[in-house]
Amino acid sequence: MSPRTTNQVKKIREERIEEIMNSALEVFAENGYLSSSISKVAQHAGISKGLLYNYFKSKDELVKEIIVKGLNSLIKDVKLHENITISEDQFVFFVHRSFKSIQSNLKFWKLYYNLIMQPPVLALIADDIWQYVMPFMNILINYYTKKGVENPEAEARALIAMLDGVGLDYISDPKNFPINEVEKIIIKKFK
Amino acid sequence: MSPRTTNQVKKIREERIEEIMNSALEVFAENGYLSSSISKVAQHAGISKGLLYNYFKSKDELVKEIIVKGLNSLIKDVKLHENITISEDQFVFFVHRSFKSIQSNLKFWKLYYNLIMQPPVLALIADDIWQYVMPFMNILINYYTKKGVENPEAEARALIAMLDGVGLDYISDPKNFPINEVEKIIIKKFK
DNA sequence: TATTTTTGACCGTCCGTTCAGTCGAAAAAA
DNA sequence: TTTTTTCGACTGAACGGACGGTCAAAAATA
Repeated sequence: MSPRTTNQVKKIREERIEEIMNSALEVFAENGYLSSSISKVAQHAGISKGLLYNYFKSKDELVKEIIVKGLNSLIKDVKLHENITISEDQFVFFVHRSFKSIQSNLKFWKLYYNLIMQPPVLALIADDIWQYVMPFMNILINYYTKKGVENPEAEARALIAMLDGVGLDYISDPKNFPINEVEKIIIKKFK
Repeated sequence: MSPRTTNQVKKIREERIEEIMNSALEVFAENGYLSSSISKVAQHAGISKGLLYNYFKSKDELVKEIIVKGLNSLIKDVKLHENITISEDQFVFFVHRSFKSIQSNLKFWKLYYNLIMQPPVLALIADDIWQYVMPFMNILINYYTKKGVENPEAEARALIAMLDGVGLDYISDPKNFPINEVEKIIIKKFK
């Protein structure tokens, strides 16, 4: 038998993994992924570099797990995963939740935009992101088709670009960006 | 006296600087600034690393000059530098020119977005960017004020976010992004 | 020849990753 | 109860490689 029960070991591992991922998100978001060293992450988590590699097999895998976790939690938040057609109320709710997510997960989004703008790093997560964006696109195209707009696909791409732009500008200067007013304007223009 | 006339020297220097900046833009845009080595840039320009340092005193200075040059040429393109109040036609022209710029200076914009998403690098160029964006903001706020919209500042920020988002999405996938259709939609919604 | 351009080996630094070994908590043996 | 054993969490020095930047010397040019 093992000195520690498997349950004890499991608990320790889960807690450490959580700690490391939180620290990594903080460090990566603040300094950018490429400019953050593993030493800094380990230091922030209060552990040694070696231990970090006991839980994550590389820096790339670590950041990938952070992104996947964040995207999954976003999907839960906006609650669009089951429907394919949505009402105008649901559309407004979706946009609203997206705005809320940007505000309450600021660090995650800083990291997200940092990663997608770095070609070699983007390759790590591009597939995950597309798998996540595609269903949204389809729901939006469906929504605009039913509304009878001239070019539903372009309208959907425009909205997603709009949300991307808001994210970009908000994370660059959260204090001064009038995010609530901008939300109203967008809902008025795009619903 | 010098073995070359001062004019010859000047011409050579200007040509080399041009070559280096073009090569650097290409390499930086493709791989991202931090992931691009000076050796790669020199190789692409067909010169040695040492010679590059004869013309630019550091990697940071090189990228900074590329950005300043690009921003200046954009200002010329959209022709908004002299007016403070603009007509609806001028507004449409401004948006149109912005879209054209994204398409014809794809590499520049890839580099631009790559840089602003990297905190330590952004610090190099943040001031230049703000000096450039501020006049635009004021012109837009002025435009929307005259139009009598509810919240001119938020409207202006929304439009700029919209343009940022289009830039972001377009550079990520230029082949498939329906940029002309999106332009029409934006002009309709924001003019 | 006189001068400038150009080269590329070299330097110091940093960083991701590894690994031989330590330590402590709990199970097993006494 | 006390001692011994076991196993996995944990450490940090060390490694290999890459990169920004330098400089002495070579090549090129008027």
